[in-house]
Amino acid sequence: MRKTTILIAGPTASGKSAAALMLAAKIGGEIVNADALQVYKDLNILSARPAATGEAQAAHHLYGHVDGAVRYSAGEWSRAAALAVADIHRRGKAAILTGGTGLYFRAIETGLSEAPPIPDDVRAAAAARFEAIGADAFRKEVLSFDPAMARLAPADRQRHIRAWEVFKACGAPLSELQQRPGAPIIENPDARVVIEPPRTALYAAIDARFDRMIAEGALAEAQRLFDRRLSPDLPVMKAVGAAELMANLRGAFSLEEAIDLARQNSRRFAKRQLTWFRNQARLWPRAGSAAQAADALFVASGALQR
RNA sequence: GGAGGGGUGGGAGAGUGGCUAAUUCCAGCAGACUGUAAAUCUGCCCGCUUCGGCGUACGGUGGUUCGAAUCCACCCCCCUCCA
Repeated sequence: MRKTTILIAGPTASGKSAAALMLAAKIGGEIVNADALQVYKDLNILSARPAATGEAQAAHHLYGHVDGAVRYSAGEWSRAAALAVADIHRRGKAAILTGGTGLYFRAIETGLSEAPPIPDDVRAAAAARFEAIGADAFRKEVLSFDPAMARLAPADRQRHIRAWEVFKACGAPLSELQQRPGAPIIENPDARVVIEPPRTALYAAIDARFDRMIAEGALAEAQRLFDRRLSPDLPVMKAVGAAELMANLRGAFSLEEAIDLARQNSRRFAKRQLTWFRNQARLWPRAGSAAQAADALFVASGALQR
């Protein structure tokens, strides 16, 4: 039995989900989420998760399976994805991974370096240390045990903290761990594609989609998440759209301002995604639309399933 | 017709004699990216550029000054109020 695996990447609102559904219908596939925020159960509308109708047409995996209070990671996702794909193959179906998180695709295609999980107390210590001594001193401290981290931009708080945490948690410099590449999770995908709509069309789609989200109850969803009073530095709390609407609930600005900001941040986010795929996924074939992507993938995958 | 306010780079909006091609914000563009990645960070953004510079610029035209977006005169346009 063939173990078909297909990857669909692209910026937000480019039609990835639609392409995945079309393809799944044609070749008898199941869909696996490769998007960092669609994993959270608190974000349904706001992360543009496939609608129930879509989920009825084909099995979906790794959507909304994580509680918002959890700090998920690329590593956890890639392990879960490996299991999901193996499962689908066991059932004789094609696995279609789709999402907009470039790092996640890298994690399965080339693998992440082996790194131990960081205990919560070390995480907290890192953040506390950073606040206590300031960015400059913190950077010096990191460089003292991992000089290679000099390549980090001085203002890059997040990566400095990561380097600090890893060293404290396992005693080895992060740069050293990174030199030992991990193993790919998906060896040779049968087909892959980046959906890259024209910029103006993509921006228009983003604006239109946000209106739809509001109409579908995005505000109530934001309210529910807001009411959980989770730590603001959790990934769910930073979701584009959710963050702005919650800022409105907090009284930081009006609903109109929140909506404008959400749209703006979505556009910026899409631009960053395009930059990633353009430069980090150079060898992937391109498609200008969901339909085009589905067709190309159908041909490329050999259409042996069913 | 009279009184006042104002015209600054794609937009908003600082600047009131040199430190200013002109703070800042927005919009836009380009880039980095190994476990928070919808995150985090960097650069460009008047034209040309071998990236050191060069050339034009703050409604228009003249003028004052060693030097003007900044001061003066006239002209054009916009807004508010009084007729």
